[in-house]
Amino acid sequence: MPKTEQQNQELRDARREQILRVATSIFARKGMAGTKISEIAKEAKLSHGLVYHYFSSKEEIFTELVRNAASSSINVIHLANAQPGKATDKMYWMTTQILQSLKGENRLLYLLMMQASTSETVPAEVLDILKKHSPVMQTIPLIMEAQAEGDFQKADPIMLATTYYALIQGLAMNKIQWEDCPLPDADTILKVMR
Amino acid sequence: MPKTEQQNQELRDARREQILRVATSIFARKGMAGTKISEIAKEAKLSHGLVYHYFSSKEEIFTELVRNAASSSINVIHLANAQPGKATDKMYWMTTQILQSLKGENRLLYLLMMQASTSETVPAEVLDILKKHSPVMQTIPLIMEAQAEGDFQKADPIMLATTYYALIQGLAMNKIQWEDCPLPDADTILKVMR
DNA sequence: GTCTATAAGTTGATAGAC
DNA sequence: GTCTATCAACTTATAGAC
Repeated sequence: MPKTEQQNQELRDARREQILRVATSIFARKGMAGTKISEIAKEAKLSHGLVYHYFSSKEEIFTELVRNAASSSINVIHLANAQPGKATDKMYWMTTQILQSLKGENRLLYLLMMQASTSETVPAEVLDILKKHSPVMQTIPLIMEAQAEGDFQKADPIMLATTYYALIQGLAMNKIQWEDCPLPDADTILKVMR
Repeated sequence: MPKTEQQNQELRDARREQILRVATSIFARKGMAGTKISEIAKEAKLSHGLVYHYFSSKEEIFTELVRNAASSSINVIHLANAQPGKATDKMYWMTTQILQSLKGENRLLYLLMMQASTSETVPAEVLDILKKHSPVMQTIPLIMEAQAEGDFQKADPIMLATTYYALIQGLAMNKIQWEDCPLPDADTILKVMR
């Protein structure tokens, strides 16, 4: 019997997800230039021709992944702002969430965003996404609030934010190279701002 | 008049230096896979054929650069150990030195080592260099000393070392993307261990 | 020592059969 | 929807002229 339209749609969605999932892992480890379409296809267990049936180019896959990564990164900040308590408590909550995600597959997302902004071969659209949704800029109000409440040191909030995310990205990088490397707790990370 | 043997040697050395210098910059920004020999040649203002006259392969250039980077990274640790004062003072001195180097061209070296260990296309020799001369491992004795003297928190020294270098690498990465990004001072960095 | 031309191999992307 | 075959462009590396 022929497949229904809905079944086809589900199959299409599943394939797309499958491709995106393995692509995340490979892009994060090898970067945009180092990743071959054939490798994505091989790991997703389908022909490379089929990859082009779902995505029109390697760049399109990469762009979609960065878009998702930036989106979920920003989401954590919004959730943090919605938490009860002082600004420092919100930062603590956010840091805990990020540390948790570094232990799972989500750590790849931080590397993706990193490689997107360091590589000069990425399409302009990607850089635009990152600029508009920069975690650094989104976190600055929270940091300034914590400074006003006397919990963070009175230093340039931009400097504090970049330092904070430098540490996060560095830790994500470590986790890629050395899966079981020990991670600091949230308090240790927040010390750089106190 | 014909060039003397010594003049030729000097020319050869200068060319090698020239190639290595521009290669550092490009490798750091684009990684091993994203860097083309032709681009190195173009930026060094010579034909790509000539690059192969001085180096037998792209990997050889990369390997030599990583070797130099690891060497100078280890050198700072040795110099720090030779400084007078308590372990925490030595760590402060080292951090100041590293921050200073992040402001200059040397920041590229940290990125090189990072990309060397994340990319899976690098030759085994490179990974071996990094394992043997790992800054993390070399710094652990100093951290333990500072712990014994009560200046650093009593946490897993491996965790503290990885966190410290995660922050350094993250900052180096920031500097590449955003040349004038503000850097924390040595005290702020050392707070993660106090 | 330096360059241009070229060989050999790889990769992104497409076309067409099933 | 999926695969295999194939094209076109590019990249590493070499050979040979000057």
